[in-house]
Amino acid sequence: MKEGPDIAQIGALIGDPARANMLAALTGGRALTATELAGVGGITVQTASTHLAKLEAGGLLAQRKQGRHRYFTLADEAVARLIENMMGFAAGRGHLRHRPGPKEPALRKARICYDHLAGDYGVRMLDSLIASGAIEAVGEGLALTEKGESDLARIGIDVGNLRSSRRPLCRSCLDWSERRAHLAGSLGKALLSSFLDRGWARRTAESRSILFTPEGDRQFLRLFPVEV
Amino acid sequence: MKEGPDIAQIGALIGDPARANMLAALTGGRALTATELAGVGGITVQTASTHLAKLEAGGLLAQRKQGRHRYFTLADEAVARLIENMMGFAAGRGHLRHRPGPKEPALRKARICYDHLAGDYGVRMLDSLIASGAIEAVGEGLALTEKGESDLARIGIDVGNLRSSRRPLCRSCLDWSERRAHLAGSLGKALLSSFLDRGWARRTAESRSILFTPEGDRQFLRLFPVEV
DNA sequence: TTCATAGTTCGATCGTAACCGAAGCATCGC
DNA sequence: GCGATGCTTCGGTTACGATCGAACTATGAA
Repeated sequence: MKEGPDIAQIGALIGDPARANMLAALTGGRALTATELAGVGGITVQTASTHLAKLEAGGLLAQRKQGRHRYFTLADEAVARLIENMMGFAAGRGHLRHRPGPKEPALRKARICYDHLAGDYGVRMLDSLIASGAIEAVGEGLALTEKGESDLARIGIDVGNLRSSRRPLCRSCLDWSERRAHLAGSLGKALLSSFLDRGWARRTAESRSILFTPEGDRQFLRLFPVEV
Repeated sequence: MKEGPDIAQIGALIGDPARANMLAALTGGRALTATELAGVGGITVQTASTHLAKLEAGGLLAQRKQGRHRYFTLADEAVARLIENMMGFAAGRGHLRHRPGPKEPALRKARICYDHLAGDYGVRMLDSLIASGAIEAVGEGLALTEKGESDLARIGIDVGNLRSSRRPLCRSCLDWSERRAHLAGSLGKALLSSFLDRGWARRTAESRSILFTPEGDRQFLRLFPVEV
């Protein structure tokens, strides 16, 4: 069979544990240097360098030189979606590197998924937005309602502005820890940014987890209540 | 990094060309025997057997014994979605096994994607359903309208019946040849089934392509007109 | 029973790719 | 200029896994 696109190539790229770890780390959205990526991959820099070259040649990564550093990021959002997709799939099959348990509680509570909020808090936020009628779930997709637009304006998010980008406003992204959807898309990004800007939460140094301050926690839970 | 699901495992499973070919062939929805799969993979049966065992252990494949044959299928729809996802992604990056051109015209015109119609005709059908107001595209998702439900009843598709299944009614699936969405989900399956039942089209023996009869072609194009 | 077909298991070969040490560039700070 | 840091390239080793021939098991047909 010589029909269709070549899945094996990208499968093989993702199929190496070191490379998979690097890609997963980059799903954190932050650009990382070759040395840092070597760390997360558990390999030496030389080896990491060849891996990174392969990933770049395969179109999964982009790099930006800055001084004597080389910052690597995922090539675009499609790559991030693919990785998260595969994570969701793998989690569903029980392909976990460690037994499930409450292993990385912080990561399960709130983490960054490329550029938006994931984990328990991410799922909660979307649930709450749907319950309040701000977002409508239609089939697999999500749509912002009129009410949602004005609700968001009240907390300082200008939806009209976001619409101008080519990127979809609302997108649903399957959460691998919660096995339910959370909010991605430019709106998901804007919401997370606003939390960070307000000082409600901050990103941690080397991990994908997001730490809420006590005050931020209160505000977040107030803003996105759950049904009882 | 020891966090999160193990993406590398399934990446590696898909990353071997022989296995990728087998999986792609099984995306055709039809159960295939080990010998047939050896053929599409371009390997001997012994080798195929070990590959199939690995894929099954990895949860990607299911097998059913029937007499002295062993029929392999994708484990479930999630696997099919993952494969099609990756195909769409790979096509977008130009990871084609052959140069794009009009290589497999029949396959690009109409083919089966697990259990629904894909290719030019698949995309056209969804476009037409949206244009006529039978289906609404909301964000990334698709929703059947009241009008759609009665339109479909008129051509003999009982939507109420489909709803009873746990599977989503409408799902959008990215078409790797057209780079646009076509209709998946139980409705997509029902529509394709009805075309086949009516004798408008038939599946081909060893390929994923779907051949429309001249009469079926006429009927299909009449039923799903395109905007001019 | 015997033969034929479908598939798996075993054993051995072979290629490829991951890996690291060492050397080579490039950029920064001094 | 110098040395230090970040990264890549080169060379050689090693290990894993894809592959196939041959032997083995299972189902069916005669």
